[in-house]
Amino acid sequence: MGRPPCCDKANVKRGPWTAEEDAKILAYVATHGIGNWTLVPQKAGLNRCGKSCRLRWTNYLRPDLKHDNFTPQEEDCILELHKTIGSRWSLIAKQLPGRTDNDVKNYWNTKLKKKLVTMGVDPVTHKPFAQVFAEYGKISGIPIQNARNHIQFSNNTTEKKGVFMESKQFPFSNGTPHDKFVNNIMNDQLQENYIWDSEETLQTHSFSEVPPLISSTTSCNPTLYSYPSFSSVQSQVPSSSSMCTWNEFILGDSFTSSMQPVEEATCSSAMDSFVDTILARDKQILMDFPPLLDVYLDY
DNA sequence: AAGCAGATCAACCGCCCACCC
DNA sequence: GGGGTGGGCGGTTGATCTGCT
Repeated sequence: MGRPPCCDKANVKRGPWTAEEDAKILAYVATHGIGNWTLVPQKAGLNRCGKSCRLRWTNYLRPDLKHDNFTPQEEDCILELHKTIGSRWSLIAKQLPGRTDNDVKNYWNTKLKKKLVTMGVDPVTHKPFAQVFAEYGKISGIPIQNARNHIQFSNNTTEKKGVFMESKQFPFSNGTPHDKFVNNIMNDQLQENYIWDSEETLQTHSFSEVPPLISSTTSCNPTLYSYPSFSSVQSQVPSSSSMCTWNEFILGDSFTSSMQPVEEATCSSAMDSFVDTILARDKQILMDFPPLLDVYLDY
């Protein structure tokens, strides 16, 4: 049995708050202070869910809130804290006086995440995309060198070292301009960071180093560092002239292609290999440690 | 000027956890 | 100890705004 609803949702008002409703909450809090929010609608004369009242107060009406734009220092603080603790918005917001978790979350989702992508940095791991791909290849057992078998060299032999693959779509696109933009960056990162060295071995390029962190004097509590300014990094984003598809890159691997026919494979083959590797490792552990065979493992 | 697409952000949803009885 | 409840939290939605064609 699930938890009963906190209010009768069919009979409470929803949607944007009016100035009158705001005034009622402010008047109630001024008189009674913050207490049991489930009783607030009734006592304040509001036809709203108590939870909704609490949210309106904490995210908008609180007198200590800032409503102006985020400063560069606050931006640095969010970036560094997100890098350290992830999407713990309430913890991050606590380091930013006058900001709520909702503010920080919205700012991250609408601005900072896109900035990082534009800089070629994965907003989840805060590592360059190329490094993420390289590490993913290691985890899934995909030797990057094998991709070479399916790479077509340009007729121009002078391009042997450098740009070498033929185009164009990173597989996660649904066709929107934004996705195309991201895909271009993805493809450019692949192109920029996997080049043939003199032994014709595909290697990760030096881009796998995170842009050097610089000291920051933000108002953030922890000792923090900041990313280089967005404008300074933006110029490093390579131009769009990708030469190899990500599908080809994945499908070209002998490990994955041995598991299913190449023509039937999709990008999920890489995921399969990742899962299969884990399952195979588990089986090996169970073989090595027979007592564990008594343990029921539910996948 | 109108229509459209993308960006923004307030508000909601549902899960989780601590607290209380 | 356990069930009920309130509040906190992160993820998502949708209305509105903005800029472009």
